[in-house]
Amino acid sequence: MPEQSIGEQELALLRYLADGGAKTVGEVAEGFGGPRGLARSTVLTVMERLRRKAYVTRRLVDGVFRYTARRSSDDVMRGLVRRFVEKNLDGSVAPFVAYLSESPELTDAELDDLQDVVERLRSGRGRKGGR
Amino acid sequence: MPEQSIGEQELALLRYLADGGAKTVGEVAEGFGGPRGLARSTVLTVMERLRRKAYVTRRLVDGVFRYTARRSSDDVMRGLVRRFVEKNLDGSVAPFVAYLSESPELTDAELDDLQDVVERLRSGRGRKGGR
DNA sequence: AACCATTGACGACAGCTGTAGTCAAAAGGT
DNA sequence: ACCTTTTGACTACAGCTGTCGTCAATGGTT
Repeated sequence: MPEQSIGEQELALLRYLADGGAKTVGEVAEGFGGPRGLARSTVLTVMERLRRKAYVTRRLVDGVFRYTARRSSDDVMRGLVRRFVEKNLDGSVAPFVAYLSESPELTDAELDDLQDVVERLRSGRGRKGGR
Repeated sequence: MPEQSIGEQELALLRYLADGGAKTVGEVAEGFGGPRGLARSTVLTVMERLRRKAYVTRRLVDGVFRYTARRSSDDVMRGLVRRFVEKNLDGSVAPFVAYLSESPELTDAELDDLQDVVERLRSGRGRKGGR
């Protein structure tokens, strides 16, 4: 039940599922695998691996299995970031901040959200330079 | 010369090198491998892989090879974050922001830095709510 | 009934990463 | 000179991921 690891393609597929709801292999193969040039068996294999890792479940509906992500896309993403920060950044967000400051590829919305978060976190602590 | 992939342990070792300067296998095996219970050969293997991936170089000094990181730790970290954001977050920082908002494990300094970045990026764009 | 498409379950294989053992050459100590 | 330690270069192997091919069963079609 601990946080299973997950590969990039697996993650992409999981998100596809999380964002789209219960899908059959055929549907995923077409909607996800197709654009990426993946064989149907590849899609199925990945889906089964996700299932073994408990990221998705499947239910037999009308004779076919429908796969569903067990967690929301947001949940998965957050866990992924947490894992990344802990495992690769030693728990420090500094590298992320450094990255942010050098890549101005931010959406207005993202910037707004970020600022909100900062302000929220700021509550209850003193601002360094005052102001 | 594109961004080579890098594993977690490799990354840890690379950072050890980047932060410590030219080291021999023996030194790394002792200072890095020792605490982690890694065999000397393991350390050497990882160092050589890092070298093949051009993350480090080595120079023969007094009969022994000394390994040096080619980029600073900060550089490596930034590249790592960039890769992560692009490959796993689809280029969106939103998941990261979500992560921040739920884990208050931030240092005062990190929060300060983050706020600075936000303010800097904010220059040249309008603040959503005004204020 | 005969056939074709879809579905499921496996088995496979390559490349990357983590980890180590081994062995021969070089370096050092006595 | 001889023995011990260190160093380098390989080889190896397991687990994870990405990708498929194949085969047998199921379900529809004509």
